Amino acid sequence: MADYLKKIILNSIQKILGETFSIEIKLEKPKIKEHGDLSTNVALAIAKQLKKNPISIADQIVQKIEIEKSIIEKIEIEKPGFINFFFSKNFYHNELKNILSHGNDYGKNKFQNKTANVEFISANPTGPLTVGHGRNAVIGDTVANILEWNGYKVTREYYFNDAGRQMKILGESVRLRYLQIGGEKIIFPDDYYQGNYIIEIAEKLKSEFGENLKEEKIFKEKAETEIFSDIKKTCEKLNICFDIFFNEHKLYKEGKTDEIINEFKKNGSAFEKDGALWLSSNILKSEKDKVIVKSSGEPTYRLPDIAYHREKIRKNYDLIIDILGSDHIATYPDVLAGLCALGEKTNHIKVLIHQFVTILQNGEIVKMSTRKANFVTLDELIDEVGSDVVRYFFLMRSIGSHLNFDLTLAKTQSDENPVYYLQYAHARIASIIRFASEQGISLNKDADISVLDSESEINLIKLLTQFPILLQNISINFEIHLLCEYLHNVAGEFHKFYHENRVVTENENLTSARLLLCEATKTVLGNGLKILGISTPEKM
RNA sequence: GCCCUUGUAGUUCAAUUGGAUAGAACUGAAGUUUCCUAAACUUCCAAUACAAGUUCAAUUCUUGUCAAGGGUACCA
Repeated sequence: MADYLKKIILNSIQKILGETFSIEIKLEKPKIKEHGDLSTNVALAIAKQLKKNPISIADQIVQKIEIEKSIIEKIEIEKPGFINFFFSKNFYHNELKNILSHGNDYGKNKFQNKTANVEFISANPTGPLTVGHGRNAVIGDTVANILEWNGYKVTREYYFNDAGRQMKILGESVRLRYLQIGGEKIIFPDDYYQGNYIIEIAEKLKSEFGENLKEEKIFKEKAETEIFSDIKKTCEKLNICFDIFFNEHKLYKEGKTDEIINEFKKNGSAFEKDGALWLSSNILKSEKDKVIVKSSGEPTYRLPDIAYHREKIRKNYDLIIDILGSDHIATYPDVLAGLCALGEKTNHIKVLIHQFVTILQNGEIVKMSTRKANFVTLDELIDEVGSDVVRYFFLMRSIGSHLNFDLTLAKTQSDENPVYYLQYAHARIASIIRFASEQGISLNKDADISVLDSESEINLIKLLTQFPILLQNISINFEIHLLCEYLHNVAGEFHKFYHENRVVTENENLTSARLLLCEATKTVLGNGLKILGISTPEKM
């Protein structure tokens, strides 16, 4: 529709200013409905170039426009020089039919045939997932869903490292607790993992192997498998499932990191100093050189990160997405620069940074640290308020906003959570359709919908038809909160329609038409909720 | 110190990335159910941190001040 209009507008402009005149025409959906369905500011832009009165330019453009009356009802010129287009009801009635014919696939873009990799959470298995990880998890999974709806084949990936210093301390923490249980007097260091889950793992070891375990390796391994299994369970509760768990260790084993070191040395990107290997500031966009291999021989995170991303690039995904917390904001440019220095293309790597979640409990900020075990686990939260609420809460805000999560509020006021507003609309529609069928009225897709004429009916249809474009936009800008906002508006518009119009009445034509509008609304709400990973209740 | 985010109703967040009258939710005040789900609807109160600048137009861009979070490691 927008493309069609653009062509016609440009045509008209060229009639006035000559065939060669060219300008980008932006069409926007105005905020208020008095300004029409689509609007353009070209007249303002041209007026600036030509230093003429924008209104008179707009006037000329409109006069030369040739348009089909069945699609555009009227065109208006407004104040500074906007040109506003009003679509016909007929156009929207056809759009409604379109929704109904696509059903559960409405909004899908099937023709892309591309692949994408979305990496998210990627927390090392040193403890249960925290509420902070929850935001990352839900964003990642939803981005993946959006891409799937836009025709991508998506791989969900979790990257972890079980060989670092943290993991060593984790193993030691378990071992000390194990010895403690066995009755030994142990001083448990402050900077070891304090959580109760460590003691539970130690107890499991004791009941499985008795009290005489010596082998250090087994403490760490047990901790890893236990914690990972918990992490997976937590993800399952949120309906999140990974295709690949990628262990950093694989990169060393297969020589991927050595390979990169050699290439860096060869092309002058890296140099040795003080017994360490440094990545030169020449290739980084920073002032300082950065260490990639410590003088101890161990690599810093930069090296395996570069190697890992190179592996992903080599799998030829059309799109590679990293979901990271804001603490990584300074590190990913180094990784990208490193990849460039290796001659890799990074245009298709998209890094989405989300701000942290601040947890408030009883009005106080809770500082979280896995080490100190003063975190609130994601698991607890899900058990408390449910998966739907957790997902919606993390998704409804733009990822760039620092969001405050008031636990006390979330727990006590869960009934007033906005997610129920959406689900209620869905359930309400289901109930209406149920009621109709009890009266012997079933959905008739061939019913005449031109009787849908009132403001609330047309407004609802208008909103529904925006769904596919919205999904397409989100697959490019990844502003997933816009989907939440949109669905909220759909629910609101539906409730308004419901209060102003009775669906099941004596009037058969009207009943059939309104039932179809209900069905279309249910379709859009249902599809949207599915993308958000939220359930679509038939009853509440 | 330097760098990156972010400052919007009492509170938590939006605003099609330069558009027209800044939208919601919660809270507070007042209403709506003999009728398909009142977890709903309808009113009302209320905000762009501060100060300059750029222009037809600034919450959005630039500069400064103030405040919050993160980074600034041979930690991840």
